Amino acid sequence: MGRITIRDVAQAAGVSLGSASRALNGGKHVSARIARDVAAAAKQLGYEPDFLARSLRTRSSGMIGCLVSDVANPLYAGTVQAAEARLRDAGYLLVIANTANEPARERAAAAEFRGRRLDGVLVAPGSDANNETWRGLVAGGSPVVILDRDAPDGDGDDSPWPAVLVDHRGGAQAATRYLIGLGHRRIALLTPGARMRPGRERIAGFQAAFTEAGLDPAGAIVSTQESSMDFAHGDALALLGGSNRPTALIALGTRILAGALRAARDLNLSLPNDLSVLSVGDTDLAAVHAPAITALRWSLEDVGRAAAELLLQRLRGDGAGAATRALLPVDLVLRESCAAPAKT
Amino acid sequence: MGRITIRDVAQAAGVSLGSASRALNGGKHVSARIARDVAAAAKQLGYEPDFLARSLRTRSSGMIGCLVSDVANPLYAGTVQAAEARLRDAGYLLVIANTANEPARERAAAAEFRGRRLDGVLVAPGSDANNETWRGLVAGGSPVVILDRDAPDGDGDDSPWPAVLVDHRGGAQAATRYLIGLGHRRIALLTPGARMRPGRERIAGFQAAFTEAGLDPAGAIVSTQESSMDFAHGDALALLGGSNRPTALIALGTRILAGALRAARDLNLSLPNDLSVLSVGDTDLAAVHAPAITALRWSLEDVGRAAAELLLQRLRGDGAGAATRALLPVDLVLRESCAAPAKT
DNA sequence: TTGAAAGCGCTAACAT
DNA sequence: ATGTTAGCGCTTTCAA
Repeated sequence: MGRITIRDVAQAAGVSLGSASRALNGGKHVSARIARDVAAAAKQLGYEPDFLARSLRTRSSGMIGCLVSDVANPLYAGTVQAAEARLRDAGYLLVIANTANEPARERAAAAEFRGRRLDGVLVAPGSDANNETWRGLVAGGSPVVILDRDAPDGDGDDSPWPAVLVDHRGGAQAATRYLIGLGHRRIALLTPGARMRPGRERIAGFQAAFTEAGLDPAGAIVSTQESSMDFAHGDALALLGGSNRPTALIALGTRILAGALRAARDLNLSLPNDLSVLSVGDTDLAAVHAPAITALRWSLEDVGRAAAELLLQRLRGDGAGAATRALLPVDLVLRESCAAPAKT
Repeated sequence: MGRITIRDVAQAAGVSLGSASRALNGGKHVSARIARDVAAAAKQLGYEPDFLARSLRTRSSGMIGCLVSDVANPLYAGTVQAAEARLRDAGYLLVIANTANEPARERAAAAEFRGRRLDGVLVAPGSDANNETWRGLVAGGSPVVILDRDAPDGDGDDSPWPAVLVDHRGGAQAATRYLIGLGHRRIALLTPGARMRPGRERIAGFQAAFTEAGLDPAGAIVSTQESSMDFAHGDALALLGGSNRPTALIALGTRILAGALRAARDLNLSLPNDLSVLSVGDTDLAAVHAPAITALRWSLEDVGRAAAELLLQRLRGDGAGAATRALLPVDLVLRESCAAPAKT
């Protein structure tokens, strides 16, 4: 028993192959009688179109690729999910490729995507500098939308590629202003390396807040690190254990925050009196910690949705006039973990 | 400028289409000269095979579907990631479909998968009872591996379908034993509904521990709920605010744990003296909380890896003799959040 | 409006 | 070992 093809349907309905195809696709040139007969036959036989064959013919696979470094990262997962939902509604399937930040995997995935004729790609390269991944993707000819990264050839704010960006700079600046307003003069920013846009932008916003307040930039301590919890813990211990320790900390809300909080606890620093802590990203950990951690929040879902929308726009071909990029806002959620520094 | 086909390569190498195909696929019946020439021509032209066309011919898409209710759930994400890694190594692409527990979406995804000729499926249906999703998947004829769910027609432990199961029952039983050993007689289990295997198994293990200890089963309080943090919070407040409140809590380590911890804090219950808390799932939150939360831990990655392995086995056709299901262990990680109940 | 036929790019069966 | 040919199931000209 083989699969039921459109041929079988045509035969059962007593019409030609072409007519069956047109009828099934709601084409304009079919008589009511044929449309009815074909639909009936299809239903009766339980016909299901073969997308592979269709794709081969139409040169469109109906699939979108998603190239991301770490799907399991809670700061990405929501984005992927939202994008998938929107794309599925539009009839596309989402193919994911986790790259673990390895350029070789990125290249391989890009080639794979091309070979599979994916119609479009959502991508967050592990490093902005990785031109090759980029070119590989673009070489496919299908539209590419960037997730919160700068394109290799984009000079900061003028890349020609559609992208959904999060205003990490504005967020970091607002957070830093807030802490400065509270009276802090030595603040540390704990963030993963500056290789990628989010980190870079945060550092820029962080430093800008010091500059605009006319403060000694030496008080703006940038500690870049990998996002491993243990490393963050050791690093935070060293930072907080020193004699001239910062009075406030801004930490990425994943494992880095976890490590920092552990370090504070190890050193018997009580929040917010001995130390103010602010989380970048509003995670469960930040919300439920005692005291609850003041956090920078942005919508992961909006990133995914906006990216899907941008891509669909291109796919439909009306991307010419429309906006090519979106900048999503970051809000400061005030909670209990920040206060004026203790007088010394 | 069109895409370079295998035809072009054959022509450039001065051989026939068939020879080029054989050479490219490392077939056994090609002379060294042809193999070399074809490889050279392919490289020189930058030939990339078209998977779509190949799939149409071979009736194998080289893609695996992953049907899951919520990719953004940290308790799933790691599994998906690990599965993707293993499958990619084997040359497959992972297609994800997020179903948000909606049966309609599950059905739609199953149909879509069939139409796209996916070679296999990894699935964690939103509800075990949903036969239809199940049949739809199986109807495709391609192998299906279940992720920590009971198949609709499986009677608990005897389903014929390959599956990767986590020993939630054993874990819950061990955790409950531990708390009972500490002296607790009133313990609450906070878990999402019993619609799905993990919840059901935990409840079974929880109650079994009471039974084997010869304790009054009335002390085993099962509170099933959705995993929304706010609901869990309200529920936990009611539970802990009552006169005859439990002295220990076992909570699923996602938002439910977060809600419970907030509730404990709201009620000024200090851990572990006033209340012992045990997390099901070893999340960042559990590890970094003060005091650190004793937790049940299992490897998400192992689930994904094992599932991928099981599927690949079937795909290779040697699934006949091999094990059809895996039961992964759950460990109890002792930390600081549990102690003997206060004397009253 | 409808049917016949071409062909998407590839692999595999069949000749040679 | 190599070339030739026939499709995979579909959409889309091109005639009629």
